[in-house]
Amino acid sequence: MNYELQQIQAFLKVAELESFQAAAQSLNLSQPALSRRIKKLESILGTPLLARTTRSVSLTTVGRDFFPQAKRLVDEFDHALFNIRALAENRIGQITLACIPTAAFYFLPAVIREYNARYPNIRIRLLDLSANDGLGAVLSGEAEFGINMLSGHHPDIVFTPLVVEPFVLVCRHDHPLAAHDSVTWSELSTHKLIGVGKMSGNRMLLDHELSSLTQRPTWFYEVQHLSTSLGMVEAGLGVAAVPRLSMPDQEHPLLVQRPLVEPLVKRTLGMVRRRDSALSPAAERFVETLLKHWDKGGVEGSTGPINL
DNA sequence: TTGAATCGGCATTATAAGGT
DNA sequence: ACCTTATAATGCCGATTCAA
Repeated sequence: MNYELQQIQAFLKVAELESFQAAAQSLNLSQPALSRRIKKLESILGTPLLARTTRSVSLTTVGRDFFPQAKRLVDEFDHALFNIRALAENRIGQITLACIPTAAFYFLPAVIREYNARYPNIRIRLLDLSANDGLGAVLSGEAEFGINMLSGHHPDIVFTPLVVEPFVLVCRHDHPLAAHDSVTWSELSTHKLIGVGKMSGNRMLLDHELSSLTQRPTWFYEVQHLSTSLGMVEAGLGVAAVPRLSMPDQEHPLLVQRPLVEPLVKRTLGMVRRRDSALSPAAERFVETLLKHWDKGGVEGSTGPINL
């Protein structure tokens, strides 16, 4: 414990009670000991803070000036200690995670709900970013960890797989392809395909996986978000290839999904975090909750929608 | 292990204020 | 002027800490 802080606390107490005797009692200290603390503080500051006679104590001009500052100092110190304790006990805090929109929408809400029930005072900042931006946010430290797709491997990133999911075809139920049980990628080349931008993680994955096909699909419309492409499909503008998790529900009034094969393209979603930095206690708890959900919900995301 | 520095407590002193 | 009382300051000593 810092001696000077004790001295300042002693000064405040004497100033408040205008008595060494009473202040000493209040501080569980003998009066001579308190006398010495004040004297020490005054010698450090080089000026008397308290004007005392044997019968009364009052503040000197300097003491009156110093009092509010000292009070604020001690209050802030107490407050800081309180906060640090609360942080350590997971009573307060904030975590920031960066995840791709699909994850943010489809499987994080359940995890967040459970986490929030257990740690109601920990705020969650959810950055729903593209795969690239999300990875950048984790690398820069803006986010403590993230949920992203596996794309190459960055030396500073640790990837923990959570779910593998296939890309599926989405079309309107009145579209010719809706009559097929499954659709090959080559078949798509004759249809108007709605795809996401060239820099999107999904698009890069698809371009890579499909590069060996002789009849590659060509993207007729290009959008930024999967949800936009779904909307365009709904409007009858074309068909889209999307990760299965981004499909709203099994029973959509207008949209149907069909397996996309030859080849079967899958993406792996998982947790990303920096290799070199430890997570905060609050984030650790969140990751625990997340992984627990995945043990329960199943890594079988490739075979069906995930129940949470 | 030891010696210096520092803190706190007990006993005591010094002194201001009030009463006679 | 002298006594009493209340209270801060000081002397002294033991305990603890820290560095050599």
